[in-house]
Amino acid sequence: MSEISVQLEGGRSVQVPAGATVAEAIKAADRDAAKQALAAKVNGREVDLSAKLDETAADGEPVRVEPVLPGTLEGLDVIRHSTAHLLAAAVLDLFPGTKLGVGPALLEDPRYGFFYDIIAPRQLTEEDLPVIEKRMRELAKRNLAYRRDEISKEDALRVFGEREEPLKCELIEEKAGEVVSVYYIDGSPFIDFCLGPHVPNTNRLKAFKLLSLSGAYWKGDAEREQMQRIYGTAFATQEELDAWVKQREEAEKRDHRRIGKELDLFSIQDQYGAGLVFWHPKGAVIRKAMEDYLYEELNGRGYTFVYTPHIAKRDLWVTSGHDQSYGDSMFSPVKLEDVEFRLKPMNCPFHIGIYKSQQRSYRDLPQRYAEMGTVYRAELSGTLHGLMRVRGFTVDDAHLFCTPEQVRKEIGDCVDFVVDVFKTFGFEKVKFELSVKGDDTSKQWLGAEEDWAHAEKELASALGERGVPYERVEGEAAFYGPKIDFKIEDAIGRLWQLGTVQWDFNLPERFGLEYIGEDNKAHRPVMVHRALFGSIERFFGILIEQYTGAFPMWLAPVQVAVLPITDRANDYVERVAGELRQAGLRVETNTRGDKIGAKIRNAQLQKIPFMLVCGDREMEEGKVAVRERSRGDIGAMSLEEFRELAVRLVRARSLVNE
RNA sequence: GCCCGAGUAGCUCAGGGGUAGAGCGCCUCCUUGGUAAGGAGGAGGUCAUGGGUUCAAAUCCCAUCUCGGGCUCCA
Repeated sequence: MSEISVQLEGGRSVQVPAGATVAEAIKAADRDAAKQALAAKVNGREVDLSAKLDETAADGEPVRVEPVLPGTLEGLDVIRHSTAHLLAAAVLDLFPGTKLGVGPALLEDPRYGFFYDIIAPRQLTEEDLPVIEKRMRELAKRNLAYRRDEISKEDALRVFGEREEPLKCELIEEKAGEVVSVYYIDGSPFIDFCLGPHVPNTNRLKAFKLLSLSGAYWKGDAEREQMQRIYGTAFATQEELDAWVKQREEAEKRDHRRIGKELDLFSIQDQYGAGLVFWHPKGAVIRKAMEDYLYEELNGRGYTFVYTPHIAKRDLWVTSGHDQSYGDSMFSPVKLEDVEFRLKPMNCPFHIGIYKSQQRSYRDLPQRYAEMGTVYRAELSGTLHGLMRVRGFTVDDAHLFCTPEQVRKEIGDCVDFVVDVFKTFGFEKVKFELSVKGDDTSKQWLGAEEDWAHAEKELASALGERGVPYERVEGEAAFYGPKIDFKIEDAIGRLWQLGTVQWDFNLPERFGLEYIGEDNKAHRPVMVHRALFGSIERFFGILIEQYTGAFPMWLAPVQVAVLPITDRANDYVERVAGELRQAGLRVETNTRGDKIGAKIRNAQLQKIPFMLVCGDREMEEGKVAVRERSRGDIGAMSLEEFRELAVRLVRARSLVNE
């Protein structure tokens, strides 16, 4: 029998007999790695440890073998994918007749490790999860082998047909070549259409946990079967799993809905309508600070401000195309004297109205209209989520009307603007996406093919010129043009879209926008939609989680709490507070009968940046004893000294209180 | 909208076919205390809404609304 020479990645080379398995080859070269290996890469291709080497041997060249180890991303992928199979095996065991959908590993979404979509004979409830998890542990302990087989497509269809797995058959029909890779777990009814690789045995799966149960449509299509999705996660070790669980519990404490209530920032009240936000005084003051900041920036960047109505005749929305392309997301029309009106889901047509109100010369361009424009969208009830997805929200909107020559610079300026704004708030992990038209016909894309291509190129170069890394996403564009989106993660890892820069070659066309050029002829302007926060509500939600409610000075609803130690200091405290308010600071006093410890605790829980403790000593010396919320007691200083510090922090929009 | 779960005091939650419970908060009084909870007393609830079963429903059943986790959709 001939021999194969094997080069272990980063290790020694060995000779193994042809037909030896990958596991045997690794064992011959490195016993330690053999014990740890979950799968392997042979000449760069991921395979099972049980794969035979001659299958992959190249002529003469040594075969490169690299074990896939726990602690690597590939290893985690194998573990999670294998655990998803174990989940399916346990479900089939407990609920015979269950139909299987898909069960991938998830590595990018920090919330979950894997899921499996199933249709069980009865609806599963969350009480079933511990039972399923227990069965998974039993199967894991029995050390069952994952076995891979290659069969013909015909046989595969027959096998899955006999097992009454219609969804799997559908997948095979669509995705399989002539040879189909299938996996079994020995001693279990489980069989799957899958490329692998998997761990060799179920006892390699030591640390997993089922997390939640939810609905999912087959292939994400609401017209197709409603399935149940079981989410879980898995790690190489129990310690990693425990750490993950703990971290998730911590993250949940940052939930903006919880903090919003604790700090009395906002509410959403069922009796007045789901998805409609009430900004309480302490939330409103933060919003005001955010808006003031924006207005300052907008002014500096050559924007002008406008105000427009919240509702308009339906005809306007027909002209803009919203009625046809976006009508499902709009509130139904309301009628007045036989004329139909619709609430605005976007501000653009109104800004166009201002543009169109007079003849424009090329000398007037670009026109940059900015508005905190409140819009209303008919979001499905199940999608609503705190401040992140609501039915009424305010967009820090702007529309730029410019000549084709100007658009490139305008878009570049928008990108710069966005980057600056995110920096001010201290965001570091911003994801940029270039969303372009897709092939699917479900969206009613408006505009000519070459316009789309041209616009995409301009947007891409605006990002490219600034060295901003971005991802190109097909099919995510608005119906009227491609766009750049800015996304940020919330506390528990959900990604939310904030700002956007959108190229629109559709609306200028539909509304017949014009400007008179140097040549004294009418030309069509280019229109750019752009928002930085996106929705002020959503941005606020993200901010709450970003700061865990501990807002920097310039945003904090109460910036300073002045606390008397005894009643004797009450007058002094009021005088101190008054002086600080004169300097423009937001100040609260607490003259109730509590001891100083309780007053401090109170202010601390409210996450007030500075506490000024005032007793006999401070009164005598005209000082305040300063306590900063994260550093604690930082000693006494004169009132003037503190006032200057506080004012400086606010003016600088400092993210830290130093 | 769809699947699963949940709705009890202002908040967080326990309870459960037959006087409605706790902690925090709130109010009153006592206490004037130097850097994360001083003490006592008190007020406060058609147990989400509407039907049904039952001698009796906050509790069991159905529907509706809302919330939570997802799916779809999206800022």
